[in-house]
Amino acid sequence: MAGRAAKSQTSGTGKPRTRIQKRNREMILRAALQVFSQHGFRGATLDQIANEAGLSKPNLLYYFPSKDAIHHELLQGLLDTWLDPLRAMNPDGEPLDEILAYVRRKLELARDFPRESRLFANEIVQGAPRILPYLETDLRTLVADTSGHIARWIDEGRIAQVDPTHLIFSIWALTQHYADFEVQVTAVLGKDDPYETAATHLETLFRRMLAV
Amino acid sequence: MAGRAAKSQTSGTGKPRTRIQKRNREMILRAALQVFSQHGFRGATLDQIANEAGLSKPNLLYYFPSKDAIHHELLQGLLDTWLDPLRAMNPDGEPLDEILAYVRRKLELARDFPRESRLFANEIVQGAPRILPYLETDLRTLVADTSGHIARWIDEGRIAQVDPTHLIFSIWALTQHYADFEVQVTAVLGKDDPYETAATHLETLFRRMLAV
DNA sequence: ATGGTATTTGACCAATCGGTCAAAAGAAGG
DNA sequence: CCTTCTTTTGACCGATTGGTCAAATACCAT
Repeated sequence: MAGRAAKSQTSGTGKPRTRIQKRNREMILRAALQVFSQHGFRGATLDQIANEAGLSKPNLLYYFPSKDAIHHELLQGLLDTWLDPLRAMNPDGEPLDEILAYVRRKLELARDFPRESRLFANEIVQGAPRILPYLETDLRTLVADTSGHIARWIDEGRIAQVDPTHLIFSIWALTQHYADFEVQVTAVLGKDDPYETAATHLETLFRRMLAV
Repeated sequence: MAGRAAKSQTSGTGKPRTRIQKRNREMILRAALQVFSQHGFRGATLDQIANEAGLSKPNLLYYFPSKDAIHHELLQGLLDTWLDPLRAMNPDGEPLDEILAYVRRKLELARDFPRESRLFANEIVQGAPRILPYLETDLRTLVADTSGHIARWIDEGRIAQVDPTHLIFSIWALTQHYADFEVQVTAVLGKDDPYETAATHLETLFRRMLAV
C-alpha cells in the first residue's frame, strides 16, 4: 500500500470510463455551471457545488482534482460551441441572410443557455483572468476574418456601410444582454418571455442598419 | 467604561463629520469599487479592499459597519447617477436628437466610469440579489414612462416604428458592452481606444434604425 | 502641557474556505 | 462466498473569511 494514487484514477484530464463516472461528472458540471454563473469563480464554493450536485465535497473532489479544474473544463467546453455560430457564417452566402441568421442563432443561444452566457459574462467582466490568451489569439483571428468578409460585402455594395468589427460587437451585446441581464429585463418587462419580441426587434434593427 | 458604543460613532448611515472621515470614506469607497467591480460581491474580500485603500481591516470597519454596508452604499450612490441620462430625456424635444443624445451620454458614462458599469453588471448578472426590488419599482416605472414618450413619437410619425422598451434595452446593451466587456473588446481590437469608433458606429446604427 | 476625542492597530475569534486521507461501503466477476 | 476495484464518506488540516475588542496612538482645543 505504498502508492497513494489509485490505479484507475479518472479525474483530471482523463475521460470517464464507467457509467457512474460519466453520470457524476455531468451532474457536477451542471451544478458547477449553476453556481459559477451565479456567483463568479471566487464567489462560488465547492460546498455549494457539491450540495447542488447532491454529492459530498470529498466525493466531488474524487471526480475533479480542484475547483479550478471544474471551472476550466466548463469554460473550455463552452468556448467551442459559443463561437460556432460565428464560424458558421458563410462568406459566399447572401450577406443580409447570413448576418440575420447569426443574430437569430446567437439569440437562441442566449435563450436556451443563459447560464452558459452568464458564466462567460462573469469571466469577461472580471477581467477574463483565465481566458484572456484565448481572446487575444483565436477569438481575435476569428473576428478579424469575419470582419474581412463583412468589409468585402460592404465594398461590393451588398450591405450598407458599417464598421464590421463594431457590427459584430453589436450583435454580441444585443443578444447576450437578454441572457446576462435577464433579471433586469424581466423586472422591467414583467415575467413574460421577452425572446419573441426581442427576435422581432433585433431583426428589424439589423435590417434597417444594413439595408443598402 | 460601561458603554461600548463610541459617542461620536459616525459609521453606518451617519454622514462624515471630520475631514479625515470624509477622506477615508472616499478612499474606502474608491478601493471597494475597484475590488467589487472586479470580483463581484462574494469574490471580494475586506482584506483586499483595506489593502487597496491603504488601511488596516479594523480601521476600514471603523468607517463602515460591514462588507454589505460598503457594497450597499456604493450601489446606492451609483443608481441615481446611472439613470440620470434616461431621466434627462425630454419628451418635448426632437425625438432623434433626444435619443442620440442619450446614447452619447450613456457611452460617455461607459468610457468614464467603466468600474461603476461593471459593478452594476456584476450585480445584475448574479441575479441582482441586492437591488431587485429597486428594479421592479423605480426602474420599471422609469422605463415605462420613457417607453410611453417613445411610443408617442412613433405614433406621431417622428421616428420609425420600433418596440420602445427593446429600444431602451438596445441602448443599454450596446453602450455598456464597451465597459463591461472591455477586455474582450480590447483583446479583439488591440489596445487602441475603441470609444471614438464606437460613438460613430452607434450614431449610425440608431440613425438608420429610427429614420422615418 | 493636559485632557478629551477621534483614529488606528495587533491580537484574536468563530465560521468557512479549498483540499487531503484513511477507512468504509458498493459493485462486479469468479 | 471471496476478492478486487470503484465509489463514498467522516474526520481533519492549514489558510482565509468577516468581524470584534481593548489598548495604543494621533489630534485638537484649552
